[in-house]
Amino acid sequence: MYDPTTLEEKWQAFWAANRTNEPDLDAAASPYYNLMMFPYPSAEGLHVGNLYAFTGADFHARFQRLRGKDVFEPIGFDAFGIHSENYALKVNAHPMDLIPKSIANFTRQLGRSGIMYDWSHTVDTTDPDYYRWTQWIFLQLYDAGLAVKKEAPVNWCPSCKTVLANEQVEGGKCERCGTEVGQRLLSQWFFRITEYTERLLANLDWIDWSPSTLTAQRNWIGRSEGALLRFLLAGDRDETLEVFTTRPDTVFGATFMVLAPEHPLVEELTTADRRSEVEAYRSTAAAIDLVERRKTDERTKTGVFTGGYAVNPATGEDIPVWIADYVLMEYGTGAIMAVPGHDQRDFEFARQFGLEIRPVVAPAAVVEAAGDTTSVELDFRDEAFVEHSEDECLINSGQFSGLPAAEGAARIVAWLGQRGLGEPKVNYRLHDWCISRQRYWGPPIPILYCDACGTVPVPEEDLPVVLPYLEQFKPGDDGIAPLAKDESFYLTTCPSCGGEARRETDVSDTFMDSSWYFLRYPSTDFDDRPLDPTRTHRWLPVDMYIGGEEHAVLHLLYSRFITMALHDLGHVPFEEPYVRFRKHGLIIREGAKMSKTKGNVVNPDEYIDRYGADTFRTYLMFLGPYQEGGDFRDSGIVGPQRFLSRVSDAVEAAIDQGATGFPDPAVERAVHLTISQATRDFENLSFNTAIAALMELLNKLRAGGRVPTLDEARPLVIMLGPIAPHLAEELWQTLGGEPSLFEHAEWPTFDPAKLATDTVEIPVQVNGKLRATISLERGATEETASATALADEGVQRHIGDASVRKTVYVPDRLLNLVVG
RNA sequence: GCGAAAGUGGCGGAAUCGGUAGACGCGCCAGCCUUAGGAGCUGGUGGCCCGAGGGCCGUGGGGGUUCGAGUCCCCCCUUUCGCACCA
Repeated sequence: MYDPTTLEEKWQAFWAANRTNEPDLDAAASPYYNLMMFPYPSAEGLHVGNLYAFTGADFHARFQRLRGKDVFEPIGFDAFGIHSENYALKVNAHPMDLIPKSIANFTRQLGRSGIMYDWSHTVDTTDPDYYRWTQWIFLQLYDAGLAVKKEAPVNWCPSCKTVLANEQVEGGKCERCGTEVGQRLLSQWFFRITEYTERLLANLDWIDWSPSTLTAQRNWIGRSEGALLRFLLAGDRDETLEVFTTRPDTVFGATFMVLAPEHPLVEELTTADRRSEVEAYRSTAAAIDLVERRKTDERTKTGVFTGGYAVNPATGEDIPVWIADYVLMEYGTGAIMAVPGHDQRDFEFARQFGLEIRPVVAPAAVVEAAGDTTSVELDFRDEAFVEHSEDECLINSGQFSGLPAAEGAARIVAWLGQRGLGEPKVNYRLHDWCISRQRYWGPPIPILYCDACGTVPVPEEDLPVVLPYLEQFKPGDDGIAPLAKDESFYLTTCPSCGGEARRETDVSDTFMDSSWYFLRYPSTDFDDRPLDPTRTHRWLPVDMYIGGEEHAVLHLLYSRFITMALHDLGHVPFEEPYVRFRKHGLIIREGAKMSKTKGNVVNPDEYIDRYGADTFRTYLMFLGPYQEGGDFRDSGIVGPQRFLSRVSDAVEAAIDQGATGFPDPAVERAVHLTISQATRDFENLSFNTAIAALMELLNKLRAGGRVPTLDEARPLVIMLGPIAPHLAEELWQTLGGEPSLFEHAEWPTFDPAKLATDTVEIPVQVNGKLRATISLERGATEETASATALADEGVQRHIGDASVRKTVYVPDRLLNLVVG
C-alpha cells in the first residue's frame, strides 16, 4: 500500500540527518553545480510556477547525481526590491518584519517538495552578511571606473515614485504598476555595461544557451552599423547637429531633419515666431499617451517646425529642422536626418506636412532603362523605397550617382569624413545600467560625499553600510530617497579627512543583488571574503542554469557583465558565469493564465497534502515538455498517482515472489530499451517522455497480471529516483539497497546487443501505401524481403496484374514496392 | 510592423536521419471484483464506410520535391510570447 505522507516524512528526515544533499565542497571529485533562479519570497507563498521551474532543475540534478556527479544544488532568496517594499506598504507592515516570515514559509514549502537543496549554503540578499559583499562589488567597479555618477534623464514612475531602468519600462509603462512613465533629470549611479557590449555580444557565439535566449540578448544589445553624420546649423553658427544613420548612402536625399522634442538644441534652433508653437508641442509631447498610439496601428505623425535650418553636408542646401515625438531622445543622438524617399517613417511625416521627397536610390534596372541617373522617375504612391541590396544604385547623388548603394554608403562616409562631417559608427540599443533607486528596500550604495574631499568610497573595512530600520520608508514624490530623511544614517565623518560627510542615500537596484548570488553560494561559510578562490575554482562556472525566459535580458545580461568585470579585476578565473543555460516553459491552468484575480492559482501545499510531493512532482513534469511549459489540469494528476502506486505494488509483488534474473527475453529487451530511452530523455530535459517511458515499462512488467523479477524491477526503481525520490528511496531499501539511493545506486546502463531482436516486423508499402507487415530475420537481404512480401496475400491483391517497377528497401525498417 | 516559437484524436501531449501517425496519460466504453464506488484490476478507444476480409480519409489551408512528408521547399491562415516609431 502506497502511503506518501509517512514515506516522505521518513526520507526527508533521513536526508537531513545524513546530510545526503550536502556535497563536500572542498573534496568533491566530480563537482557539478546545478543552479536555478532563486525566488523572490513573496508573502503569498511559493507559486506553483516557482515549483515547476525548481522541480525540473531538480530532476536534472538528481539524474546527474545518479550518474556519479557530486551535485551542488543551492537555494536562496532574492528578498530586496520594490516588489517587497510595495507589498509592505500595501499591508501596512515593515519589510524587515515581513521578509523573515516569508522566507520561513518558503523554506517550509520547499522543504517538503522533495528538492535536493543543500540547506547549509543559502543566501538571503537582505542579510548584511550578504549585501556587505554586494556593496564590495560596487566599490570594485567604482575603483575600476565602471561605476560613475552622471546626470541623466531617467525614467520616472509617478506611482512607484522611483527611477526605473530602461529594462523596467514596458511599452512606456512601469512594469510593476502599469503607470505611464515620465522623464526626470537626476544625478544617478551608473554601471558602464556599454564598455562590455562587444564582449557580451561576442561570447553569445559560444556559450551553450537556449537559442531563443541568445536571440533575445542579441536583440536587446541591438547592434547596428552605420555612420555618425554632422549637420552644421545654417547661418554660420558653431553648433552641429549629430545624427546616427544606418543609411549614409541616402544623405543626398535628406530634405529635412527631425529632433526629439526634448533635444537640447531645440532652444537654440527655435525662431521667435515659432516659439509658442514649439513650446506647446514640447509640453504636450510628454503628456501624449504614446502607449495608446503604439498599441493601435495608427501611426499618425505629429510635429512642428522650429523655424531653424541646418546644412545638408552632402548637398550644401539648407534644410528645415522639425521636432516630432517619433524621434526618441534615448536612441542614437536624439536627432535624425529625414530621408522621406527611403524611410517609411520620414515618408509619412513628409506627406503629413508637405515636405520634399527626393529619390536618391533606384533599382539598377530602372536606372538603366532611363539611360542616365538624373532623369529617373520614381513613383512614391504610398510608401518609401527602402531596398538597398546590390541591385540598387544611387541617383541624384552628385559624383556618387550610379554606384551600388552599399559601396556608395562607404564612399560617402569617407568623403564627408575628409571635412570632419562624418565617420563610421556602430550604435547600440543597450544603455549604461542605472543602479540608483530612490527607495528604501535595498542595499545602501557605499559612497560618501565630503565638502573637502568630494566623492569618497566607503572603505572596505567599514562595510557593510547597514540599512537602518526606518519607520517611515515610504518614498516621497520629490525624488528624494527615504534614507535622506534619516540624519542618523546619512550624517557621518569622512574617512579621508575626518570632516563632516554625508552618505549616499540611494539604494541599489535589485538586479545588482541577483547579479552575483550564484558566485556566493559555494563560499557562504567564509565571512571574511566574498569568494573563496579555491571553492570558486572548484565549483564555478555554473554547469547548468535553469530559469525563466522572462530574465533573458535583464538578470542574465547583468550577471554576465558583473562576472566579466570581476574577471577583469582578477576576482574570478572565468568571464562567462553559466556554461549552459536552459529556459523552462510557463505553466498555465485549464488553458488560462494563472492569476490571483481569476482565483485559479495552484497552491502547492494543497496538492502535496492530498497527493504527496512525489505525485505532484511527477505530474508537474509529465503535463508537457519542460522547456515549453504546459497546461495544469486537475483531472490529470491521478495518472501519476496511479503510476507511483502501481510501481509500489509491483515491487512488493516482486519481493513476495522473490524471482530473480531475466527469464523473459522480451521483457529484458524492454528494460534495456527503456534505459536507453529514459537516459536520452533525461539528458535532453524531456522529462515528460522519460516518465512515459517508465510507465510503458511498468505496463510491460505487469502485462496480464505478470509479476516482475527483482532484477527487472531494480532499474525501474533507480530511474524513478529523479522523478519520485521518496518512493524510490523506499523501494530501493525494500529491494535490499543501502540508503541513500542517491549515494549507493548507479544509473543503469543498457547493452546495445540486448536492444536487437532476431526478427523484425517491417511494413510493406505498395506505391507508398501501407499494405502489410511482414516478419523478417534481422538484416535480411532485399531479395528475401521482396520474396516474403510478394508471397503475402494482401500485397499480391494490391499489385494485381501490374509489375514491380522499383523496390525501395531500407533494411530492418521498410519495404516499398513501386508498381505500375 | 519586426523577431521567435507553435498549430497533431474529446483533452494534455508522443513521433532521433524523410520510413507502420497518435507512444504515455486523462476522459470515455465494456468486462471483472465489490453491499457499495468518485476505489482497484483486465481489455478496448482517430474519423467514415463495410459484404467482416478489409477499404477510404486523416497532423491549420493550398501548392511542390520524393518510391515515401507531421517532418523538407514555396504561398496563405491562426495562435502564443518577446520587442515595438531603434533612424
